[in-house]
Amino acid sequence: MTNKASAPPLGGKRRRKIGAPKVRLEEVAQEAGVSAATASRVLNNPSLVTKDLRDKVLKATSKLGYVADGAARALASRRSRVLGAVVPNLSNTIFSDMIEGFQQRLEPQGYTMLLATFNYDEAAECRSVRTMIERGVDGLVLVGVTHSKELELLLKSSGIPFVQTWAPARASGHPTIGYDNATAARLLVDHLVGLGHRDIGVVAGLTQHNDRVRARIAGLRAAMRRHRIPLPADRIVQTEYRIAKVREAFRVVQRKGELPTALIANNDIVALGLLLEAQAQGIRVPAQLSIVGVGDLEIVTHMKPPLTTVRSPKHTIGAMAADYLLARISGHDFAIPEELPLELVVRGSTAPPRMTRRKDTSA
Amino acid sequence: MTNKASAPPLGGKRRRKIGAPKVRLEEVAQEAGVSAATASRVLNNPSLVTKDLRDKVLKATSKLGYVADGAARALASRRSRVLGAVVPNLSNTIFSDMIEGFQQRLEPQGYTMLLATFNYDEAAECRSVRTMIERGVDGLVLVGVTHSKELELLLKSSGIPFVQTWAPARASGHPTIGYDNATAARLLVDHLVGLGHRDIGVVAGLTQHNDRVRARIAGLRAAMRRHRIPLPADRIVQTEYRIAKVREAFRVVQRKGELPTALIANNDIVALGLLLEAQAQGIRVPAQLSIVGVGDLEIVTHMKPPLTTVRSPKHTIGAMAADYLLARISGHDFAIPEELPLELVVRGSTAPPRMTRRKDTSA
DNA sequence: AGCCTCCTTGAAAGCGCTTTCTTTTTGGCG
DNA sequence: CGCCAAAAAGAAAGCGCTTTCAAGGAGGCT
Repeated sequence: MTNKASAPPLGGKRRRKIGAPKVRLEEVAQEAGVSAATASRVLNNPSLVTKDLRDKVLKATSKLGYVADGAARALASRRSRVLGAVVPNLSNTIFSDMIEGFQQRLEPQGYTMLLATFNYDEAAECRSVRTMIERGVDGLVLVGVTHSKELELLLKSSGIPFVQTWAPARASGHPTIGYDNATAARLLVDHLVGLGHRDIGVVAGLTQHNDRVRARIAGLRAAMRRHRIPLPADRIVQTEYRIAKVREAFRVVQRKGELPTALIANNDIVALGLLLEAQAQGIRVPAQLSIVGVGDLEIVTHMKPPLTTVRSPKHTIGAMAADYLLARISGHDFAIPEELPLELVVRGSTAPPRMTRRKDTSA
Repeated sequence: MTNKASAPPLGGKRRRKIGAPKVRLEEVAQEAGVSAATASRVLNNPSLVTKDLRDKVLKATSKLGYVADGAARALASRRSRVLGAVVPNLSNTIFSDMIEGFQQRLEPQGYTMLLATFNYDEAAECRSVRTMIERGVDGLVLVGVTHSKELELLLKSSGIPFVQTWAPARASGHPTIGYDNATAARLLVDHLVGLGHRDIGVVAGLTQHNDRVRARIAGLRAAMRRHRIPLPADRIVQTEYRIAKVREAFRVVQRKGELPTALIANNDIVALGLLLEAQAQGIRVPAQLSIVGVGDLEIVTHMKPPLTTVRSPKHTIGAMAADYLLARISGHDFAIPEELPLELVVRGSTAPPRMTRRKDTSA
């Protein structure tokens, strides 16, 4: 038994569905004995209409089962009540969390979300934004602060309100909501160095088209410099955010010489992969190797050992982006915090290094 | 430094952005020396226009940087080129994977996706669908085959094409794309029974508002019955899909008496939680306890032991839903397979039970 | 009492596009 | 060379709503 998509072709002639008589506002107005203008006002700005007529109109709408036509509305009012979100992907839970936060703020305001993913492909990102602009979104949330020239241009010429995310406000001339990756780096490095680590390795994400990774590496560099601890280039390895790839990256680190006493992962997915590979190899964490990440994903709490990490406000970033956009659209003020708070969560994956095996060169 | 959302209020008067002169099709037509009708045809149905004029119009559009107005388009043509997706959440990667699959098919066709999550709240689901219908989506993808009366009515009276997911086609009178949870259950039970297990426990999800969980439990029951193995009610425990909750559920199972020799988890998130709790308690998997799940999430391959699971076509479900909807909208045929294929992936978390500790009562 | 202002309501003009419906052009063929 | 059908282009009528704009009515104030 296979189900066919026969059904009336919508593309061809006029679309006219069975049992969908489509009530227009005009008819509602007639039913209520008022003009279309009044009916419209009841729906959009009730305070302009006396309670008397308001009730009549409301009664008529529900009686007739009126459903507004978004397109007509958008055309006449110049606002679509749709906000767009363009993110790299949804598999990385930091983005799906953020999107959930975003959407949850929109819903109560009667806004809906147009969503697109672009897999770190600049051209795809740009196409998505363009399509969204065509669809008439009232605002847009983007990830990161560096974009292709074309995208910049698109944004500027459309004049659409937009907000960037995952970077501190100062990172861009445009409104930006997020935390400072340098802060995250500092928290981690301070913790590790405080524990006595001097030989620290970094397993980063792919820096291409990802300014967050770049910022985090830069932050790491700065933090290490402050402690006068070297971070040679061969102590930094890049990887995709997939466990299998991360495990390979771990082996790459090993091939480069003796393992450092601590590994800083770009995020918790990476940290998880490192931990898993270490365990597979029988390397004891944290006794032989400390591992830290960023993000505080649900699962890392439950690993053995649980991961030390920096908790990041994934959900809040989305929610605040929504609040900002909504405020902006309605002409209200909204103060974007310079940076969102980050918190170091110390758990079992970090411990002082075994101070035995290596000359203690550094500073 | 705090960034303010000053900017011209869009809500108040006419929205007129600086540097956004907004080119209309009329102007493009003028530039190209043709009528607006012809320009429109070039954009929507190029074959109706001679190459000559077509080129002129195309040149004019790019010269003027024309961007179509989706609202006007939708109003005049009665199609929005937007498809809606309403899913429980995005934290469960089965849904984010599905959504990625969905969106990836849409993009090349010039369609965009309106997305809403409802957290297993029927009322919220219904509201989301209503809003999407107002926004004029051309089609809708839903999760599951049971909906509130109100939602059914909405769907019917709007006459919008829609497709349900995560159930086999036969599960509903409406088009449905997915696999059969009974099949998944059978694969798992057969495997476990084949290994020699007779005392099998189930850790399911919350059955409320989730027909997938109900179907899976029913499937489990049927499969066990076929093997003449009892599945008493106290061998079934429900849990939320959060690791901490799952671990609690594990303890609930323990409190109910001796642990079964195998535990069937509703999905891999649950299986993961069970594995983690077992390990925390020093219960050896699979020696003392076999654990299986459904979904084949990336991480479960990398656990120690790696999880035996049933691989489900998460991405395909989304992609096929998109294909179906797109076909339906353009009046083409699309054959929905009765059910999508499932594959048992046997890994290290299952083994024969230790046949020592219990009287072998059953059958 | 008279004038002016503010509050309600209705009439009607679009919003920017697609799509008939017509008109014009092209081309095939007797 | 002329006639007719078919193809290509244009004119214009909306799509369903919001929002001026104008009109009417109710008070408030001098």
